[in-house]
Amino acid sequence: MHTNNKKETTHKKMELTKNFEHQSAEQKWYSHWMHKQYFKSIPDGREPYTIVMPPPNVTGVLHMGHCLNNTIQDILVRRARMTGKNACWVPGTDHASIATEAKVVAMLRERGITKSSLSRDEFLSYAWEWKEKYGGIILQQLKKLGCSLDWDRTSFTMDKGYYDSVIKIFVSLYNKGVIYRGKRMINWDVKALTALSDEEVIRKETRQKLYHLKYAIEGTNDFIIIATVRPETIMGDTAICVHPEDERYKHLHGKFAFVPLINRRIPIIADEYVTMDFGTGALKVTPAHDINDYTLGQKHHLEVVDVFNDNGTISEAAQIYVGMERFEVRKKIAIELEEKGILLKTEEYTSEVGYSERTDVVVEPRLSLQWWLSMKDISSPALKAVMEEEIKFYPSKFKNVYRHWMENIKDWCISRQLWWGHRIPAWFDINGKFVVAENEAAAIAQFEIEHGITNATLKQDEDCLDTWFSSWLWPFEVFKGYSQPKNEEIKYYYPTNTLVTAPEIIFFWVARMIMAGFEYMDAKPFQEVYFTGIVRDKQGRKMSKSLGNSPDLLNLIDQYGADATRFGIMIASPAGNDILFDESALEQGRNFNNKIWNALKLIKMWEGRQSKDDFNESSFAIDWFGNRLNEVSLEVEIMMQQFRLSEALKTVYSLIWDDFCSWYLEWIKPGFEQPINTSVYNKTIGYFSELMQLLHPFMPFVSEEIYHLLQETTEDLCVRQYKTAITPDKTILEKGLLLKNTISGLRDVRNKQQLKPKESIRLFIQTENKVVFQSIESILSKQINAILIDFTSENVANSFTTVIGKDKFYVVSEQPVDTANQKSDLEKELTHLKGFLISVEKKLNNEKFVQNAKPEVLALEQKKKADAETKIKVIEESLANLVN
RNA sequence: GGGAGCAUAGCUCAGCUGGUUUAGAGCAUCUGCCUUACAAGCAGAGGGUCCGCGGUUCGAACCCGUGUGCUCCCA
Repeated sequence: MHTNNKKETTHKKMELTKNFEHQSAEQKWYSHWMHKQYFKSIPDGREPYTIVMPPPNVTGVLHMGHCLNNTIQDILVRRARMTGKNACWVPGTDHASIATEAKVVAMLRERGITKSSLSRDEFLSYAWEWKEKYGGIILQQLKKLGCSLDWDRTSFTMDKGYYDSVIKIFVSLYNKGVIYRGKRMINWDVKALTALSDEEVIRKETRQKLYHLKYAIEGTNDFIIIATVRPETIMGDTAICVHPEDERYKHLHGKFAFVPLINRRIPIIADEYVTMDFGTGALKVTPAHDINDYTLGQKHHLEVVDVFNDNGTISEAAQIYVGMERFEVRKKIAIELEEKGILLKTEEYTSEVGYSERTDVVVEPRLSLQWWLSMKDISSPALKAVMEEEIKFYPSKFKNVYRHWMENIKDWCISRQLWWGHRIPAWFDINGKFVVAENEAAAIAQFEIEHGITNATLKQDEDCLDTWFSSWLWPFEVFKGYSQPKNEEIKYYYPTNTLVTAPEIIFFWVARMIMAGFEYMDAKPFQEVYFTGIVRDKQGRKMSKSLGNSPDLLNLIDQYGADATRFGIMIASPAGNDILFDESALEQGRNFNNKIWNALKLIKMWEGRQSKDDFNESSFAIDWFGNRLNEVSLEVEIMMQQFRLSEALKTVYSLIWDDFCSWYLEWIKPGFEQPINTSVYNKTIGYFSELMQLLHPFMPFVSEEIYHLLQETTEDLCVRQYKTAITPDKTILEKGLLLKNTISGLRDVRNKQQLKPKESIRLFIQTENKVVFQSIESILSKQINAILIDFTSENVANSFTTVIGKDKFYVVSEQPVDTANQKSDLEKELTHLKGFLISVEKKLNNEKFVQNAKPEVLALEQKKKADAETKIKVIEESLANLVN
């Protein structure tokens, strides 16, 4: 290895490392960008481009879903920043009431403290302490990924101002009459001791047993047999129901039966709700513990017997097994029933059971007094906006999902029996009279107005609000749009541009933000919603903590680099489709970094080796690549508008690797230790810079690093503005394609002739486009190692003949010509072309085709025919010559 | 039970208004190369019943129907 040291010293230049070293580059550039305040946005004369980040749980750590989500947002934001927009990306976290409270409770338990031993204030001070200490780690992790967020705007759903806005909105909705208290069937989490919304219940296929039980019929020795998966609830039975048309049970309508073990007398009723062919066709009705039974109970005026306590143990009302845990009772009662001959049989049965999203315990349907938000009125503008595409969904298939939910919307249970969150602003006196007001003083005053009692002693509701009741304000309250109406920022940034989120929270969050936007800002919260896919592992399983199939992201970033991680996750994620995460994609990203790095090394070698010599031989390469760059820039622009990010990245990847590295650089590359023309060199630096600019939104670190190594500059790629791409020259692009095809075809000939790279050839071209080939001749000879290229009008003896497109090439070398091989190749090609010609002719001979097809289609088919005929003729001639 | 979506090369996916070649890309595979930026590389190649069946059409991977398999959402 001998390098020219003299040049190194005269040309202030660093020794470039073997491979791209991501660690140092990432650190260096992120702090540089921060220092320059490139991510900071202040309203100005430019058009804004705003994204509010879906706030992760304050206790969260970065996982694959966040990584995908935030990479997409960063790509959009960085591109906007480079196209003249004032880009503003707002970070923040969600207080995530139930998840955080569960973590705090667990932390306290480890320290030997139970929640019940603490006052509300004591508990909350522990929770805040925890939040300050561990909260927001995820935001630091996003910096590692390169996210260009405006950190000065970091918000939290329980910030003072935000908290007050949530309370004010509760009060205003209450005063409008859409918030009410009601006893309803809710989903009860027996571990967290709180109500859950329907969306917080996860249904899972669960293997259970179906128990067949005998209920004695009053005044007879007869029995009716019911099938149930929940024998522990029989003490809550208040009826037996059969289908009115069911012949087996018609004689029992209006009779009574007895609940086993406790012998409560219950009616036998008939209702079409019952499925005749499920179980025995007879259903036990337990209105307190099943939503359908509850409805049935109301219809038939049945008694409600609640046999559970809050924590899932059996209540006094059950009479037996009092205080025991529900699943324990299921086992025990089954044994007792069997011993007493009441249990006839059990069968295996699989059905869906609801589990709490947060604590993973089986959810208990339960009657409970909760706060509700009536959804009918508030949801209709939100439905309309999406249906009429005032807000656009990408991919649009989610419109259907959205419509279905919105059209069947139910009232929202907004209270949670938790302390960590926004405390419900309702005040009660000892008699249960209450008022809703922003604070205690206002409540006392209000109490006098509503109930005529002065200076009442009031106690605030213990519960807090569902987390989503605060996050639905996110797009405007991060700009204080509600607390400081019509302020400069909200006027400038709202409505925001794009929401990037997972389809699983379309109801939790997206729909409700749209409602809140119209309700409180009188305008949609965003122009468009891009739904990402769900990240799955290689086997297609959803990534989850319990499966342990979620890789450690920080590790991956460490190992492959942030750019490679971003590449790996983006390259396989078409809009709205799930993405199968495979580490080999990150490897591909790392290799790509390295490829770019090596291109830089090659060009840097030329830096000190320039000349003013004539550069005619490179002029075609320069023309061609400039046009390719324009062509791809336009393509990428369109793809970005349609959110085809994965495709856009692929296109840029291929432009850099194939067109720039494999073709362009090889075409302009001077011979060993030969100088390069200065203007070719400068053009190349310019192209490389533009390539880095195209790549920057996807892979910000490597592109910025290379950009600065290419040339001395004070400008940063991060804020460099894209220039407008011009329409490329088609003729030049076609010529480039011809050149590429010719080179590949002739390299194939060399391979087949087993020619070593160093063995040169002589090439004779038989063509009607001599002028075209002359203009690319010098590149061609370099690429196929030809010492001579000439044109001919007839067969060349002792040559290997090949046909590429419509032209014929004779390759003369030292190697003996393998005629058989050559012949079979040509014959194969001929068969293919003849088959193709037949299919084209079939169309053209079809009168109906000629009559009905559009003129341009017809012309195309005629051209296809003519081309195929020419090619066939050329191949047939070659074959004829071979025989000789 | 109701609704939505998907099925194209070994894998992951493009194929946008039915006609641009008897279907394209990346990864993987095979062959040959340690060629002077890069072996994490270069050059080249092979690989398809477009899930089955039926229909509409001059023409279907694409539209319609139906069957099968898978995924998701809701009850």
